[in-house]
Amino acid sequence: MGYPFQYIEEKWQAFWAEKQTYKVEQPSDKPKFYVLDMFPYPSGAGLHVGHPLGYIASDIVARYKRHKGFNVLHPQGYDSFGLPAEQYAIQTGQHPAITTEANIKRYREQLDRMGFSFDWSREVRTSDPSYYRWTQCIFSLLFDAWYDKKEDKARPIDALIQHLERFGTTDLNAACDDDTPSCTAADWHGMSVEEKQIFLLRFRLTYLAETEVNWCPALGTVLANDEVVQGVSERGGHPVERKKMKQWSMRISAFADRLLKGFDSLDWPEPLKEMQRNWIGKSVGASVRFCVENSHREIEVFTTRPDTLFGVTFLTLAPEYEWVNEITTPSQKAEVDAYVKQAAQRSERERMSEVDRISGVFTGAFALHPITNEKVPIWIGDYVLAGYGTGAVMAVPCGDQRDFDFATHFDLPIKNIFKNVDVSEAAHTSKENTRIANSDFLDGLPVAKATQKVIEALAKNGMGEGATTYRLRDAVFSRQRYWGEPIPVYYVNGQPQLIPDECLPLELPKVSKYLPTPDGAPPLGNATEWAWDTTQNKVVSNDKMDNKTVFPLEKNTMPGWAGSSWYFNRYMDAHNSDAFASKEALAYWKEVDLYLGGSEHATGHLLYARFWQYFLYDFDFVPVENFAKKLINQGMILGESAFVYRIPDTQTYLSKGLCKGKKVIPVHVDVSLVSAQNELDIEGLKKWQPHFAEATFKLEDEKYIVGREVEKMSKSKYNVVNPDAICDQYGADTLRMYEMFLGPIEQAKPWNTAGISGVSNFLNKFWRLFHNGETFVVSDDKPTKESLRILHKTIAKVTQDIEQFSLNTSVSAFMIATNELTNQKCNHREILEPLIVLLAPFAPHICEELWSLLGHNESVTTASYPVANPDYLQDDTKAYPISFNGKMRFTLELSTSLSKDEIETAVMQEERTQTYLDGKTPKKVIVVPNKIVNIVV
RNA sequence: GCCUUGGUGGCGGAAUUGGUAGACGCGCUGGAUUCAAAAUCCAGUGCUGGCAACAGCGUGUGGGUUCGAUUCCCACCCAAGGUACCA
Repeated sequence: MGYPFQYIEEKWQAFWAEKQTYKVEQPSDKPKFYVLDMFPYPSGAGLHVGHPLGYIASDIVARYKRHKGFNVLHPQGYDSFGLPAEQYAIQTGQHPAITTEANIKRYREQLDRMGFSFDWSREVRTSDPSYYRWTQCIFSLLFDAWYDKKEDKARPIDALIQHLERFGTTDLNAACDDDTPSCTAADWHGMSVEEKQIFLLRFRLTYLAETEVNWCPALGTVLANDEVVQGVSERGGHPVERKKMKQWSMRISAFADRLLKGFDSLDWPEPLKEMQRNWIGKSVGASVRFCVENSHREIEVFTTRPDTLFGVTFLTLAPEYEWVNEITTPSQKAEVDAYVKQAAQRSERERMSEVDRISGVFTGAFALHPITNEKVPIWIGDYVLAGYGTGAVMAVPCGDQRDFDFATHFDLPIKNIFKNVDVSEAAHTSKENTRIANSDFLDGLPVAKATQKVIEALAKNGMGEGATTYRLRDAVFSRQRYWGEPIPVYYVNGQPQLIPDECLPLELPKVSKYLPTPDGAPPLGNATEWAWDTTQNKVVSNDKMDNKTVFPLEKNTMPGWAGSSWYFNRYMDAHNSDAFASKEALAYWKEVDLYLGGSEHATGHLLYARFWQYFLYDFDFVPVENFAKKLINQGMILGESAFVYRIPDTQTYLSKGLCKGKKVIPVHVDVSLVSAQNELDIEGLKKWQPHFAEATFKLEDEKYIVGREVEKMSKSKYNVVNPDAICDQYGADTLRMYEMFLGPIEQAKPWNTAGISGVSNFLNKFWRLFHNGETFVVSDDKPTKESLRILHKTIAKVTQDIEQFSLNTSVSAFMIATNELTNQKCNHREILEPLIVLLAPFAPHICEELWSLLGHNESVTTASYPVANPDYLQDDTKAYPISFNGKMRFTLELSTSLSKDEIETAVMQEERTQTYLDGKTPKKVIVVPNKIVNIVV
């Protein structure tokens, strides 16, 4: 008989809810600890066993920290704006808010069954107007801000205006789009209001600009760079094309360097930092200008290897390069036009799949080398990207493999500028142990030194300077969708104006359809009430629109990452209606101490959230620069899909063992129809999907054996395991511990329900420690020394494991302890009481029950964590130094029950000792079994 | 191609960072209990040979350092994730 987990779990979940056991208040005289999970998008499919993995781990830490005397903030909420609810709305006409509400309800039920210690009084939902009001407010703050590179921080736009009024752009170093505009103070004063607005828009941290965006026709929206994976949309895998559109953007590029440097103080996983570094893509080098012969034009290139400047034998421009036409000679014109046209037609995808193909065309024009003044031909090639650097490169075939390949293909000269290096077969790209040759004043210099000298020389003749470029682009912030935060902006004469703060939230309007309008406007274009009345400061009907006081509102909405870029601050003071969180709450909780979530958010959410936090910090809205001190990426739990094998064009399915050498089509079947021994329930299958009813199954040993494959858990692969089913069968405590037991938290691992019986057995055994048959019995007698040793060993191990986040091994430690105590027939209160507290973070329900059976009236949550007594931890062995012939020194680890003399005698008398001590042989020795363990030099 | 992480029994995974490899769990084998089954308990279980004591081999492969290597160094192979004509 197992312990009555069902009764116990229901009882204590109700108790916690009623007593608000996990509600947290601030301030408090306890030290604070903030442990947070990345909040989920509540999808219609509900939770599968993979979702709670991180929640269980963070819950264990939260409960552990409470026992340790911390005031623990452990909240949960929902990232509830998102595509699926909108697509469901398009199909059914049901408002996404209704779908979302229903999904949240289901999520909550599932989460509650697992006994999490969330403080639900602080729940947030990004789609709730009382929440997105502040998302809109932060948008407005970003709009009214610019980035001062001199002070390296974001500042109010008023400060910029003041500067412009007094000095114009003189002495201004601000983040801006490509070419920083310049004006004098007089110019500024001469501008009309509208001109000033247009001018300022180029500095704002959120700005409206004609940008080349990733347009996904299938989804009918633009996507941020991180939402495009290998040329197709991350969601749905639809093709994505480049398109120019007027869009809101966030000037994240202004923060590139700080995002890069900020890692130093962050305890985040190295691979994740690396991903963000790659994404930001900082390259240090120089920008160099080449004059075009017989033209006033200059071609500016960016290079990371200015030291190879004397190896330049041609320039290459991207096909989209701005004034290709202008410099092309008449004789080359036809060829260039054809090439440019053809390159434009090649999709992003084609270009990527044909990376090996070399193509290009000569423009007929020549540029002049900025130092030698030699003529170098100007080519066009599609290996040069318009979007990176300047869209032009100086080609150094001897030092860059792509330049080398291009030169070889078109028979262009290759000049070797490396000392003692052969470049006849391939380019020499290494910087180490490389000396420059054939390069005038650089001859004989190593790379670093040559780089420095060239930059100096270029600066002197005005043809270049040191430069840094980033791969990180500004983040497009407009989405042509309904189910997102409205952008709090209206337009006067085409110029964006902010909705006043006190009028927020700007709530989503009702629409008749969730699709774009026939003329291509976003779904909000369907709203009949979507105009802003500046006299009443409220949303009014579109037909009131005139050109004086009522203006059109922005129809785009914000992207998914807007609401998730600051939510961790909202939990600190979730119901504040005067600010996104009070100064006091922010000052108390500061930042997340432990953040758990998947690594798939590395270049999206986590980068944007860091950016917004830096911004809020610059404006003194938050007290810390980094929002999460420590971050852990939990690995995905994978499903084990099951397959049956169909012979093509038949309804015959072969058992796995019969498939060898035959052509078969694997078909997913529901994993719940398959036994642990991979045997298929054929009758069940026929009921599951009718088309299997007439199928024939070829068996082996009278069984149909399915094939197995580990894949991501997904409804369409029929490999989803529902945590509710596990809770029904084994209980939540077992599920919690089993998920931890499965392996290291960071690692991806397949789910296998079969193994859960081990954990289930353990909890039953643990229960039986307190029970004699059906009755609860504990002894108040003094426990044996051995029992105490077991207890304290376990306390030390489990504590250390939680601190190091090695939760799988701590589950093992509990199992070992329980087995040992069972063998000892130990049922002593002095042992079992601390053990309950130790186990409570992992299996809270059973521990609450046992704790109350022991006579405690308070929740076990209030108990303080046991501390290991070192007296019980001492090892049986001790180290003694021993010398031999005055030359060699050994350390003997041996039983403390032997005296030093006894040991020395034992060593000397041991027959093998001479061999060990003659200097050449192993020092590890067992003189007396289990006593003398080791000899080390 | 580059970057990152990893490779240990039939399986999931341990190993105090250089000291008896395989903890703990699953599975498997045998036994107890049972009319029988489930559940539970006990014993065994890296591989090869042997009735056995025991011997040999074993942490992706090949070298190296060391008295001693899963652990450190070099080269390679494989897998997963990220990323890409990024100049």
